[in-house]
Amino acid sequence: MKREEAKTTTRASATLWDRTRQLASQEILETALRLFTEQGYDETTIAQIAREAGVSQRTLFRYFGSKEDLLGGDQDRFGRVLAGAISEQPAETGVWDALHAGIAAVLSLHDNSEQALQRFRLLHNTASLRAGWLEKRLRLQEELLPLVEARMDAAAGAADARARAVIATAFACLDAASMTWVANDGQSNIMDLYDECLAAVRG
Amino acid sequence: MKREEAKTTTRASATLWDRTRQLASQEILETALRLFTEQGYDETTIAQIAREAGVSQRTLFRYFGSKEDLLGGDQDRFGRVLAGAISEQPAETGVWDALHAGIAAVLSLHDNSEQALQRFRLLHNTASLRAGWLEKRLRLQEELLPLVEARMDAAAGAADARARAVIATAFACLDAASMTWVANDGQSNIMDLYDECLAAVRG
DNA sequence: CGACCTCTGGCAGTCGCTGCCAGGTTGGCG
DNA sequence: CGCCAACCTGGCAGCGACTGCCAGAGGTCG
Repeated sequence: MKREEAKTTTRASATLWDRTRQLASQEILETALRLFTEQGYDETTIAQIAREAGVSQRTLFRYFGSKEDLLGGDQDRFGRVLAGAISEQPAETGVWDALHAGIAAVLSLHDNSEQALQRFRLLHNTASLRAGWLEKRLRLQEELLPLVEARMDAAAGAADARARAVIATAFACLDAASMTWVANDGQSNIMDLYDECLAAVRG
Repeated sequence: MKREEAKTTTRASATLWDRTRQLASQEILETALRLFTEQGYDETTIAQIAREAGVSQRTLFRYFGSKEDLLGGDQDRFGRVLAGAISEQPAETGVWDALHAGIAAVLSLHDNSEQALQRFRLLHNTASLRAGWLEKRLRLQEELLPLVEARMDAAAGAADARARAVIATAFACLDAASMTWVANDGQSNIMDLYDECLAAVRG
């Protein structure tokens, strides 16, 4: 928060600090992902990642606040993209269409890469990871609340509850879709699955 | 699994072992709940609970496998009740009505007590607890899959995904309902809120 | 009563994570 | 160039949840 006042807007990262930082961060992340997929999340210790990445545990925790962040660190970005895409929709767009657009925007961030499948597989197969993931997403849902609420008719009393239910339902369908997507080894199209799930729910 | 072959069906629990067990378990649970509500979940250590309950940490972990289980231990029972209520519904009952009945059955287990509100409040306000709670519930959802799938028309291809979406949506509405129920200090009726949320989702 | 089984407590150790403190590197300045 | 300040790193000690192990106290039953 001190150096930012300068001209650090350029991505070239003038200072050496930033360059080494990014390099170390990348090295840690790649090592972690490799070990996770090789031997599983729970079976991989922070000590091992740090050792093989050539940094101390202390430094690793400085870059990534927790073990979960090594896999779910991008979640914040996804949240921002989602919120952005939703709020960019014209005001007359309905809730469901807006959510559809938002989810499509998020998925377009990483659909082709094989790496996404690996991460998803890890996520769906590791209980301890799912827990943290769901928790973070719940916070995201809360942030989305005002955005969604604005697009719903404020008819009944519990507008909060209804908006929450709508958001959670959208994510529920996305979950179901991504789960079968993983089960199919990434063959099918997530967005189509999402639409199908939503159709099944909304009759 | 050894002593059960005898006549332990009686709730009087013949042996002294069982009586002391139950007593200790109860003591631990009450202490934990008291401390949690007094000073918060994260601020309460296992050591403190064990000390004030008059047992060793080792014994505490033998009764409750984890810290979370001190609050969410009943979840398995809820799951069983839910599954039971759903499968007891007549075959021609639709999915949504069956789920409605199941949720009603679960809620009727503890709606009057003030203790339920305390637990819910703790759950909704403690991130680390929510994570574990959601994870366990996800497993419950998976168990409910065949029950729900049987009540859906097996039309399209991804029957799995659609059933999952329906279950998750029901829970999403229950979440939204219980959240506003907590926010209202237990004034409103959860089941009514659930219906309203579901209506908002299903249009 | 004595053999047997169960339950208990304590100890050591793992793993994720944090605070603190001594370094070494880098950047900016005179 | 020299020097100070800012920054980053590694290591250590420590906490809290959790587990395996082992000795011992207590109930149970022939």
